[in-house]
Amino acid sequence: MNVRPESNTSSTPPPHLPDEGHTQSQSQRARNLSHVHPADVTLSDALTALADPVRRTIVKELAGGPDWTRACGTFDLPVTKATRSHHFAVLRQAGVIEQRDAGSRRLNRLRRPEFDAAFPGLLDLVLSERRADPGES
Amino acid sequence: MNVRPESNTSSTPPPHLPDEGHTQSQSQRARNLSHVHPADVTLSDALTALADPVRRTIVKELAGGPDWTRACGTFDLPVTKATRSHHFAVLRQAGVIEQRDAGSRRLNRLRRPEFDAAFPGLLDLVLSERRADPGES
DNA sequence: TAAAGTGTTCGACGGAGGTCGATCACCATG
DNA sequence: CATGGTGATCGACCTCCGTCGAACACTTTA
Repeated sequence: MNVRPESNTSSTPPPHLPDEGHTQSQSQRARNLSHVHPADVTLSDALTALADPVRRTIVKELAGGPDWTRACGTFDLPVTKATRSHHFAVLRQAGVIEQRDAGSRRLNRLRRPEFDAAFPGLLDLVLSERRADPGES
Repeated sequence: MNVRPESNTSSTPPPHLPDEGHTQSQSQRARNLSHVHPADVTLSDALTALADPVRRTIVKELAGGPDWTRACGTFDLPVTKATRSHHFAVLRQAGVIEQRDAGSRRLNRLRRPEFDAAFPGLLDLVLSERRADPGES
Protein backbone atom coordinates (compact mmCIF):
# COMPACT_ATOMS: atom_id res chain seq x y z
CA MET A 1 0.00 0.00 0.00
CA ASN A 2 1.80 3.04 -1.22
CA VAL A 3 0.73 6.23 0.50
CA ARG A 4 2.49 8.75 -1.71
CA PRO A 5 0.03 11.08 -3.48
CA GLU A 6 1.40 10.39 -6.98
CA SER A 7 0.61 6.69 -6.63
CA ASN A 8 -2.83 7.04 -8.19
CA THR A 9 -1.92 4.71 -11.03
CA SER A 10 -4.85 2.35 -10.53
CA SER A 11 -6.20 0.89 -13.76
CA THR A 12 -9.83 1.43 -12.84
CA PRO A 13 -10.80 4.94 -11.79
CA PRO A 14 -12.46 5.04 -8.38
CA PRO A 15 -16.24 5.39 -8.61
CA HIS A 16 -16.81 7.31 -5.40
CA LEU A 17 -16.37 11.02 -6.03
CA PRO A 18 -14.89 13.09 -3.23
CA ASP A 19 -18.00 15.30 -3.24
CA GLU A 20 -16.03 18.51 -3.10
CA GLY A 21 -18.15 20.35 -5.61
CA HIS A 22 -18.02 23.42 -3.43
CA THR A 23 -15.37 25.74 -4.84
CA GLN A 24 -15.21 27.19 -1.38
CA SER A 25 -12.19 28.93 0.06
CA GLN A 26 -9.98 25.92 0.59
CA SER A 27 -6.62 26.14 2.32
CA GLN A 28 -3.47 25.35 0.38
CA ARG A 29 -2.56 22.33 2.46
CA ALA A 30 -5.98 20.78 1.96
CA ARG A 31 -5.29 20.42 -1.76
CA ASN A 32 -2.88 17.60 -1.07
CA LEU A 33 -5.43 15.86 1.14
CA SER A 34 -6.67 12.88 -0.87
CA HIS A 35 -9.33 10.69 0.68
CA VAL A 36 -10.47 7.17 -0.16
CA HIS A 37 -14.00 6.01 0.49
CA PRO A 38 -14.24 2.76 2.50
CA ALA A 39 -16.30 1.23 -0.31
CA ASP A 40 -13.24 1.53 -2.58
CA VAL A 41 -10.87 -0.09 -0.09
CA THR A 42 -9.83 -3.72 -0.44
CA LEU A 43 -10.06 -6.06 2.52
CA SER A 44 -6.29 -6.44 2.31
CA ASP A 45 -5.74 -2.74 2.82
CA ALA A 46 -8.33 -2.52 5.58
CA LEU A 47 -6.82 -5.41 7.53
CA THR A 48 -3.27 -4.19 6.95
CA ALA A 49 -4.17 -0.71 8.15
CA LEU A 50 -5.73 -2.00 11.36
CA ALA A 51 -3.05 -4.61 11.99
CA ASP A 52 -0.68 -1.95 13.32
CA PRO A 53 -0.95 -1.24 17.08
CA VAL A 54 -0.14 2.46 16.72
CA ARG A 55 -2.89 2.90 14.17
CA ARG A 56 -5.37 1.01 16.32
CA THR A 57 -4.51 3.35 19.19
CA ILE A 58 -5.38 6.29 16.95
CA VAL A 59 -8.69 4.69 16.02
CA LYS A 60 -9.57 3.97 19.63
CA GLU A 61 -8.67 7.45 20.85
CA LEU A 62 -10.62 8.92 17.97
CA ALA A 63 -13.70 6.92 18.91
CA GLY A 64 -13.49 8.24 22.46
CA GLY A 65 -14.57 11.76 21.55
CA PRO A 66 -16.79 13.67 19.13
CA ASP A 67 -15.85 14.16 15.47
CA TRP A 68 -13.51 16.96 14.44
CA THR A 69 -12.24 17.53 17.96
CA ARG A 70 -8.84 15.85 17.82
CA ALA A 71 -5.84 17.21 15.94
CA CYS A 72 -3.03 14.84 14.91
CA GLY A 73 -0.70 16.17 17.55
CA THR A 74 -3.08 15.52 20.43
CA PHE A 75 -2.75 11.75 20.33
CA ASP A 76 -0.69 9.87 22.85
CA LEU A 77 1.63 7.88 20.59
CA PRO A 78 5.10 6.45 21.19
CA VAL A 79 6.46 7.70 17.86
CA THR A 80 7.79 10.94 16.40
CA LYS A 81 5.62 13.29 14.38
CA ALA A 82 7.04 11.98 11.12
CA THR A 83 5.88 8.46 11.86
CA ARG A 84 2.66 9.87 13.25
CA SER A 85 1.95 11.64 9.99
CA HIS A 86 2.64 8.42 8.11
CA HIS A 87 0.13 6.45 10.17
CA PHE A 88 -2.58 9.07 9.69
CA ALA A 89 -2.00 8.92 5.94
CA VAL A 90 -2.33 5.12 5.96
CA LEU A 91 -5.59 5.30 7.89
CA ARG A 92 -6.88 7.96 5.53
CA GLN A 93 -6.00 5.92 2.42
CA ALA A 94 -7.68 2.88 3.98
CA GLY A 95 -10.92 4.78 4.44
CA VAL A 96 -10.76 4.58 8.22
CA ILE A 97 -10.51 8.28 9.00
CA GLU A 98 -11.33 11.60 7.40
CA GLN A 99 -9.23 14.73 7.84
CA ARG A 100 -9.97 18.41 7.58
CA ASP A 101 -7.75 21.43 8.00
CA ALA A 102 -8.62 23.93 10.71
CA GLY A 103 -6.10 26.71 10.73
CA SER A 104 -2.68 25.27 11.24
CA ARG A 105 -4.05 22.05 12.68
CA ARG A 106 -5.56 19.01 10.98
CA LEU A 107 -8.67 17.66 12.63
CA ASN A 108 -9.76 14.04 12.38
CA ARG A 109 -12.94 12.06 12.23
CA LEU A 110 -13.55 8.32 12.41
CA ARG A 111 -15.57 7.22 9.38
CA ARG A 112 -17.78 5.01 11.49
CA PRO A 113 -20.93 4.53 9.37
CA GLU A 114 -19.19 4.31 5.99
CA PHE A 115 -16.51 1.95 7.20
CA ASP A 116 -19.03 -0.20 9.05
CA ALA A 117 -21.05 -0.51 5.86
CA ALA A 118 -17.99 -1.67 3.94
CA PHE A 119 -16.50 -3.92 6.63
CA PRO A 120 -19.19 -4.82 9.16
CA GLY A 121 -17.86 -5.59 12.61
CA LEU A 122 -14.25 -4.73 11.90
CA LEU A 123 -14.23 -1.38 13.69
CA ASP A 124 -16.17 -2.86 16.62
CA LEU A 125 -13.50 -5.50 16.90
CA VAL A 126 -10.80 -2.85 17.15
CA LEU A 127 -12.76 -0.67 19.56
CA SER A 128 -13.46 -3.61 21.84
CA GLU A 129 -9.77 -4.34 22.15
CA ARG A 130 -8.42 -3.42 25.54
CA ARG A 131 -6.37 -0.25 25.67
CA ALA A 132 -2.58 0.13 25.74
CA ASP A 133 -0.95 -3.31 25.68
CA PRO A 134 2.61 -1.94 25.26
CA GLY A 135 4.24 -5.37 25.00
CA GLU A 136 2.30 -6.71 22.09
CA SER A 137 3.77 -7.61 18.74
CA MET B 1 4.79 -13.31 15.36
CA ASN B 2 7.38 -16.02 15.55
CA VAL B 3 6.14 -19.36 14.34
CA ARG B 4 9.06 -21.53 15.44
CA PRO B 5 7.99 -24.19 17.98
CA GLU B 6 10.67 -23.26 20.55
CA SER B 7 9.30 -19.74 20.77
CA ASN B 8 7.05 -20.55 23.70
CA THR B 9 8.83 -18.06 25.94
CA SER B 10 5.69 -16.14 26.88
CA SER B 11 5.75 -14.74 30.40
CA THR B 12 2.20 -15.77 31.18
CA PRO B 13 1.36 -19.40 30.50
CA PRO B 14 -1.65 -19.82 28.21
CA PRO B 15 -4.79 -20.76 30.13
CA HIS B 16 -6.43 -22.87 27.44
CA LEU B 17 -5.21 -26.42 27.67
CA PRO B 18 -4.91 -28.39 24.44
CA ASP B 19 -7.24 -31.04 25.88
CA GLU B 20 -5.01 -33.91 24.83
CA GLY B 21 -5.51 -35.95 27.96
CA HIS B 22 -5.95 -39.01 25.83
CA THR B 23 -2.65 -40.91 25.75
CA GLN B 24 -3.89 -42.34 22.47
CA SER B 25 -1.60 -43.59 19.76
CA GLN B 26 -0.29 -40.30 18.49
CA SER B 27 1.92 -40.09 15.43
CA GLN B 28 5.45 -38.79 15.76
CA ARG B 29 4.89 -35.77 13.55
CA ALA B 30 1.89 -34.71 15.59
CA ARG B 31 4.12 -34.10 18.59
CA ASN B 32 5.50 -30.98 16.94
CA LEU B 33 1.98 -29.76 16.20
CA SER B 34 1.32 -26.96 18.66
CA HIS B 35 -2.06 -25.26 18.54
CA VAL B 36 -3.23 -21.94 19.93
CA HIS B 37 -6.81 -21.38 20.98
CA PRO B 38 -8.43 -18.29 19.41
CA ALA B 39 -9.20 -16.99 22.90
CA ASP B 40 -5.45 -16.73 23.53
CA VAL B 41 -4.74 -14.87 20.30
CA THR B 42 -4.23 -11.10 20.27
CA LEU B 43 -6.13 -8.95 17.83
CA SER B 44 -2.79 -7.97 16.32
CA ASP B 45 -1.97 -11.57 15.48
CA ALA B 46 -5.46 -12.29 14.19
CA LEU B 47 -5.45 -9.28 11.87
CA THR B 48 -1.87 -9.91 10.74
CA ALA B 49 -2.66 -13.53 9.94
CA LEU B 50 -5.70 -12.63 7.84
CA ALA B 51 -4.04 -9.65 6.16
CA ASP B 52 -2.13 -11.94 3.81
CA PRO B 53 -3.96 -12.83 0.57
CA VAL B 54 -2.51 -16.34 0.37
CA ARG B 55 -3.70 -17.12 3.88
CA ARG B 56 -7.15 -15.72 3.14
CA THR B 57 -7.32 -18.02 0.12
CA ILE B 58 -6.60 -20.97 2.40
CA VAL B 59 -9.35 -19.87 4.78
CA LYS B 60 -11.86 -19.45 1.98
CA GLU B 61 -11.07 -22.79 0.37
CA LEU B 62 -11.26 -24.43 3.76
CA ALA B 63 -14.70 -22.98 4.39
CA GLY B 64 -15.90 -24.38 1.08
CA GLY B 65 -15.89 -28.00 2.27
CA PRO B 66 -16.44 -30.15 5.35
CA ASP B 67 -13.88 -30.33 8.17
CA TRP B 68 -10.91 -32.67 7.93
CA THR B 69 -11.30 -33.20 4.21
CA ARG B 70 -8.51 -31.01 2.85
CA ALA B 71 -4.81 -31.77 3.12
CA CYS B 72 -2.27 -28.97 2.86
CA GLY B 73 -1.18 -30.03 -0.60
CA THR B 74 -4.68 -29.87 -2.08
CA PHE B 75 -4.95 -26.10 -2.02
CA ASP B 76 -4.59 -24.02 -5.13
CA LEU B 77 -1.86 -21.58 -4.08
CA PRO B 78 0.69 -19.63 -6.15
CA VAL B 79 3.59 -20.51 -3.84
CA THR B 80 5.94 -23.44 -3.26
CA LYS B 81 5.32 -26.02 -0.57
CA ALA B 82 7.84 -24.36 1.75
CA THR B 83 5.91 -21.11 1.75
CA ARG B 84 2.68 -23.07 1.92
CA SER B 85 3.81 -24.82 5.08
CA HIS B 86 4.77 -21.46 6.56
CA HIS B 87 1.32 -19.98 5.94
CA PHE B 88 -0.43 -22.97 7.51
CA ALA B 89 1.74 -22.57 10.59
CA VAL B 90 0.85 -18.88 10.86
CA LEU B 91 -2.86 -19.66 10.59
CA ARG B 92 -2.52 -22.38 13.21
CA GLN B 93 -0.65 -20.11 15.64
CA ALA B 94 -3.30 -17.44 15.12
CA GLY B 95 -6.07 -19.84 16.10
CA VAL B 96 -7.66 -19.77 12.67
CA ILE B 97 -7.21 -23.42 11.74
CA GLU B 98 -6.69 -26.76 13.42
CA GLN B 99 -4.56 -29.53 11.97
CA ARG B 100 -4.51 -33.27 12.41
CA ASP B 101 -2.27 -35.91 10.93
CA ALA B 102 -3.85 -38.62 8.83
CA GLY B 103 -1.20 -40.98 7.60
CA SER B 104 1.35 -39.04 5.66
CA ARG B 105 -1.00 -36.16 5.09
CA ARG B 106 -2.06 -33.33 7.35
CA LEU B 107 -5.75 -32.54 7.34
CA ASN B 108 -7.17 -29.14 8.17
CA ARG B 109 -10.20 -27.66 9.83
CA LEU B 110 -11.40 -24.07 10.06
CA ARG B 111 -11.99 -23.18 13.73
CA ARG B 112 -15.23 -21.42 12.89
CA PRO B 113 -17.12 -21.36 16.23
CA GLU B 114 -14.12 -20.73 18.48
CA PHE B 115 -12.67 -18.03 16.27
CA ASP B 116 -16.06 -16.40 15.84
CA ALA B 117 -16.44 -16.27 19.60
CA ALA B 118 -13.06 -14.57 19.98
CA PHE B 119 -13.32 -12.22 16.99
CA PRO B 120 -16.98 -11.86 15.97
CA GLY B 121 -17.47 -11.03 12.34
CA LEU B 122 -13.86 -11.29 11.30
CA LEU B 123 -14.11 -14.65 9.58
CA ASP B 124 -17.37 -13.62 7.91
CA LEU B 125 -15.57 -10.61 6.54
CA VAL B 126 -12.90 -12.81 4.99
CA LEU B 127 -15.37 -15.35 3.67
CA SER B 128 -17.49 -12.66 2.07
CA GLU B 129 -14.49 -11.37 0.13
CA ARG B 130 -14.71 -12.20 -3.53
CA ARG B 131 -12.49 -15.04 -4.68
CA ALA B 132 -9.16 -14.85 -6.49
CA ASP B 133 -8.24 -11.19 -6.97
CA PRO B 134 -4.75 -11.94 -8.36
CA GLY B 135 -3.73 -8.29 -8.72
CA GLU B 136 -4.30 -7.13 -5.22
CA SER B 137 -1.61 -5.84 -2.91
C1' DT C 1 8.02 40.74 9.50
C1' DA C 2 9.70 37.56 12.77
C1' DA C 3 8.84 33.70 15.53
C1' DA C 4 6.44 29.79 17.09
C1' DG C 5 3.25 25.90 16.23
C1' DT C 6 1.49 22.14 13.34
C1' DG C 7 1.98 18.75 10.00
C1' DT C 8 4.13 16.83 5.60
C1' DT C 9 7.96 15.23 2.77
C1' DC C 10 12.43 13.40 2.02
C1' DG C 11 16.21 10.14 2.45
C1' DA C 12 18.03 6.68 5.08
C1' DC C 13 18.15 2.86 8.20
C1' DG C 14 16.80 -1.59 10.30
C1' DG C 15 13.81 -5.26 11.29
C1' DA C 16 10.04 -8.17 10.05
C1' DG C 17 8.22 -11.27 7.03
C1' DG C 18 7.13 -13.61 2.40
C1' DT C 19 9.58 -16.34 -0.77
C1' DC C 20 12.53 -19.94 -2.53
C1' DG C 21 15.65 -24.30 -3.18
C1' DA C 22 17.54 -27.86 -0.67
C1' DT C 23 17.29 -31.05 2.79
C1' DC C 24 15.23 -33.80 6.27
C1' DA C 25 11.53 -36.59 8.74
C1' DC C 26 7.67 -39.42 8.57
C1' DC C 27 4.25 -42.37 6.34
C1' DA C 28 2.50 -45.53 2.88
C1' DT C 29 3.09 -48.86 -0.66
C1' DG C 30 5.73 -51.88 -3.83
C1' DC D 1 13.85 -52.61 2.52
C1' DA D 2 13.48 -49.32 -1.22
C1' DT D 3 10.70 -45.92 -3.29
C1' DG D 4 7.58 -42.22 -3.69
C1' DG D 5 4.53 -38.88 -1.46
C1' DT D 6 3.60 -35.35 1.98
C1' DG D 7 4.94 -31.82 4.76
C1' DA D 8 8.35 -29.41 7.98
C1' DT D 9 12.79 -27.18 8.59
C1' DC D 10 16.80 -24.61 7.30
C1' DG D 11 19.41 -20.87 5.36
C1' DA D 12 19.42 -17.27 2.32
C1' DC D 13 17.49 -13.58 -0.31
C1' DC D 14 14.73 -9.59 -1.00
C1' DT D 15 10.93 -6.51 -0.52
C1' DC D 16 8.03 -4.00 2.42
C1' DC D 17 7.24 -0.94 6.00
C1' DG D 18 7.76 1.22 10.56
C1' DT D 19 10.95 4.41 12.23
C1' DC D 20 13.76 8.53 12.63
C1' DG D 21 16.13 13.28 11.88
C1' DA D 22 16.19 16.97 8.98
C1' DA D 23 14.15 20.05 6.04
C1' DC D 24 10.15 22.23 4.19
C1' DA D 25 5.29 24.41 3.86
C1' DC D 26 1.56 26.62 5.87
C1' DT D 27 -0.84 29.05 9.62
C1' DT D 28 -1.21 31.84 13.57
C1' DT D 29 0.46 35.05 16.78
C1' DA D 30 3.60 38.48 18.61
